[in-house]
Amino acid sequence: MDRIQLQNSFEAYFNEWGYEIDWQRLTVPMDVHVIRKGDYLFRQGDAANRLYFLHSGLVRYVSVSDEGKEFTQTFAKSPRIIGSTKAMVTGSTVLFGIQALEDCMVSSYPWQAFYAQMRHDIGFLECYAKFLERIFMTKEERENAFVKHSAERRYLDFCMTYPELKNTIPQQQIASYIGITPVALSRIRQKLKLGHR
Amino acid sequence: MDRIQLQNSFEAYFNEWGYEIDWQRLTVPMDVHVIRKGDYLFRQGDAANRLYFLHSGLVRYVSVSDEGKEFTQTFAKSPRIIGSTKAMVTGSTVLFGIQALEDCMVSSYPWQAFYAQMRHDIGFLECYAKFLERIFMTKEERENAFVKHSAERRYLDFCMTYPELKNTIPQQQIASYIGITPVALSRIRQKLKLGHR
DNA sequence: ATGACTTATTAACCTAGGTTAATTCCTTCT
DNA sequence: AGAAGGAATTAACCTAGGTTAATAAGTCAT
Repeated sequence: MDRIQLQNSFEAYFNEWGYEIDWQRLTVPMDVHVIRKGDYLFRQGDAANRLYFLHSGLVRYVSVSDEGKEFTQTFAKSPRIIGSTKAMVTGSTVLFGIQALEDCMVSSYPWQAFYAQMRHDIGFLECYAKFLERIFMTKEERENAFVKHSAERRYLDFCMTYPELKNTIPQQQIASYIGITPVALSRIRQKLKLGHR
Repeated sequence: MDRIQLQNSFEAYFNEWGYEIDWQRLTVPMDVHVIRKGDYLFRQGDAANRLYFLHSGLVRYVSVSDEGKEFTQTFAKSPRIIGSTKAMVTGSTVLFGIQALEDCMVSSYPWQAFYAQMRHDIGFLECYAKFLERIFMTKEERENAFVKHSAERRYLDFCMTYPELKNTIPQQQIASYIGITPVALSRIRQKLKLGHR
């Protein structure tokens, strides 16, 4: 894929949401990133105030606690906008890294400049709001899950939500997504297996 | 406060964010709600697809689990937009109730009609996006806290974030906000008290 | 195939927080 | 002031999940 194609597929993604967007406004130069499986698009603590678009591949958002434990916040599959809303909006450094779980093709724009141009376009703003609504609802569900559901239930929910990931990514990553240790996940799987006899 | 004043203070809240908003577009009729301490603006399961504005008072968002346990998602102090983004956006019923912790004055608009008129105004869309960014970041922080921090740490964080609530609301509500039982919170407070000798 | 490394399982033990219930403390109402 | 209902504390016990460590099972490079 060359740069023009990337640009087009980025624009097409937005346009699919059914709003008219005037892409002529956009003159900010696009960057292209190719990331190999296992590598990072950016790491926790970086100043990643860019808007990233994942053209192909699969990533996870991973943040490390003070005690050095990994925690997976999100799995994101192409095509999708990725990045840190907080870092973009506040200019702070980013609180998680983005790691490729498959080889990935990503393009990006510096958010400040991108937004400065696109904020004058109604269609774009509506899309952006839709995007924010969506990621907000996802977080809200997750908050709910952590407080109301057991680890077993969260695992079952994960299997429903990401059936294709269940067998393709390492279990430690699933465990870190549902907020438990790999050991605990193994126990839960064992228990479920026995239950199904 | 009469209806005109409520309308004005709602508009002023948005305008404070520094965007120009054309309120002439808005012809949807506003409702006014007076809620006594302890009463609910709406309850879990209602079709609360309205945009609410809290003019005065303090509320909490409370959702009840399948096992009948209460869980406080958010404390919100006036002046502020309140309501369920999910119910507004998707038309689904609402997954939490809003309870007044003090006597409250609230106004509201039906979201569909409100948005249909205001979506043509760039200033409004920018404000709406800012609002969504903000509530998203709040949820993200909370997700982080639940996975990475102990209940004790979450309690201390609560005390930092809401110093004024710490002594004015019942401890059970604090406990339900940080995701533990009142008994566990009491234990933690006891432990902290001893530590400070 | 062999060794080297990573991932998953299992077991033994530990701890934070849940559960139940009794006790004390506060409000509020009359 | 006294009664009554809720709020907080404390204690005893229980359980989900963490921790450590040993074993087994994959994965990969040579």
